[in-house]
Amino acid sequence: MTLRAVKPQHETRTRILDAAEELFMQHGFEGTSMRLLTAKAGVNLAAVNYHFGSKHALVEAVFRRRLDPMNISRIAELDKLEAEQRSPTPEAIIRAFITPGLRLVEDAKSGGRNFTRLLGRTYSEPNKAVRQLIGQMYAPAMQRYKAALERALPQMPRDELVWRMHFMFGTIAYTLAATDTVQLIAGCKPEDRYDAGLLEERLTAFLAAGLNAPLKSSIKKAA
Amino acid sequence: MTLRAVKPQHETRTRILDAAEELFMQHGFEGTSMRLLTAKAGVNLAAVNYHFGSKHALVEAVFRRRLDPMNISRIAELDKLEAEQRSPTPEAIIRAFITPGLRLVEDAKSGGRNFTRLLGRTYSEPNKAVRQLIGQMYAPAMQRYKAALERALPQMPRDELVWRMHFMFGTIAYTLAATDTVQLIAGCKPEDRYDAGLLEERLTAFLAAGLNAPLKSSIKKAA
DNA sequence: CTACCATTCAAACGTTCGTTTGATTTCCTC
DNA sequence: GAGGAAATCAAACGAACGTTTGAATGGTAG
Repeated sequence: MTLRAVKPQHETRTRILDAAEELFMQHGFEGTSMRLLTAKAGVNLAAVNYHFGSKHALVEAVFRRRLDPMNISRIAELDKLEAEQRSPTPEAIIRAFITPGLRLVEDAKSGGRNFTRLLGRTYSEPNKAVRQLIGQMYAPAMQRYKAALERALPQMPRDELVWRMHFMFGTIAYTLAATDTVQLIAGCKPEDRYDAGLLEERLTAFLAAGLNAPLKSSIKKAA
Repeated sequence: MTLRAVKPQHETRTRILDAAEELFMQHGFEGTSMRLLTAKAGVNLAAVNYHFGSKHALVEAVFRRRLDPMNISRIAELDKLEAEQRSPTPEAIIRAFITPGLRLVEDAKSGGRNFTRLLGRTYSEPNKAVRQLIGQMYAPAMQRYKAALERALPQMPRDELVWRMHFMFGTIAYTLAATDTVQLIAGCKPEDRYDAGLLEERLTAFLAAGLNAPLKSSIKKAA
């Protein structure tokens, strides 16, 4: 075998995935046509169906490429944390959950930033099949973190914890997804200072305080 | 003029708006066709273009019908609060913001529940025109609440407050929108106990704690 | 060189989309 | 009851959609 320029084994696949990530983020799934997508990727119109089978299968592949490693990281972070100390604090658990997500934001050159915004938007995706798909990918990490938080907050009623985790995921999802609202409130351009480290501190502080909020008597009564 | 059965002045308009509210929530804007929509509303295919002009104008009308009164209520609640006491607490301000939103959730018979879920999903709507539309409708209330929170939390750096408000809106939006995630975490069916009063307590406690979270030194330094 | 498999390509497939048309019906006014 | 605007209707419009096809192209192994 002679030396030759290194051609990635599936360059066309990668180009399609990258273009899909960006266009899905900008225009949504239904709003992105195969013609626009393949044109942006610089591949033939038929390439998507050849390499992925269908548009829906492409959507799945876009998520799987980023989400599977991220959720594996989340579980690994929690494993590490629980190996280091018997009773990690809620704040440490939150940080373990957030870090792999924000790592994508920092990873700008690989287009991870596009994906985090796409992901945040997909938590409230209208298409039920897409939502179920995401749910399946998240389920294992979700259960692990729920169990960890139950151990860290033994005094909290289960109902209340479920809701507070719900609030927590909402905050994270929205933070990753929305840029417009911050501009709306502040007139600032959040892109200028999208420092993942600083954002992690801000998010962790906010969420840890929320998770540890004092229980109101009316909530205790209902629990 | 003789007595006759009371026929609403714009029954067709209302039927279209109600059907659109539900179908947009279920399938998104692009995923809802005019044929499906008009069939559900029991009106002719051409009725939407006759009464509203276009599909996009219908989307705008769907939001305006609920959003304008809600944001007026939000400003009114804040006016009332500030009239009652010179320095309302952050918690009271949050409650004033949340209440008009949750009132829609309770207002089940008028389809408000559909709308809250639609609204939550639209915060991260891919279509830029829709997002700008929502932003314009929200802007006045947003500015009022930002000013109120700045007065209530004078010691907080502006940057930090902007982000915490951002987190807050994310939590609210996601709470109204998502039902799947709670099921995913808990295996519970949140619909069974969607008590707006209880939810208001839970949300307020969580958000007030988050807004009042202690400032980390790293954040102070960056501010 | 030849045969072969994977990939790319231009073209067309049938379907569905949002919108428009022009006739018809409904309902109120005079 | 006649006139006329408002509303509804069936039908069709051109455009864009996701997907399929069958031929052309590329590189690799025998």
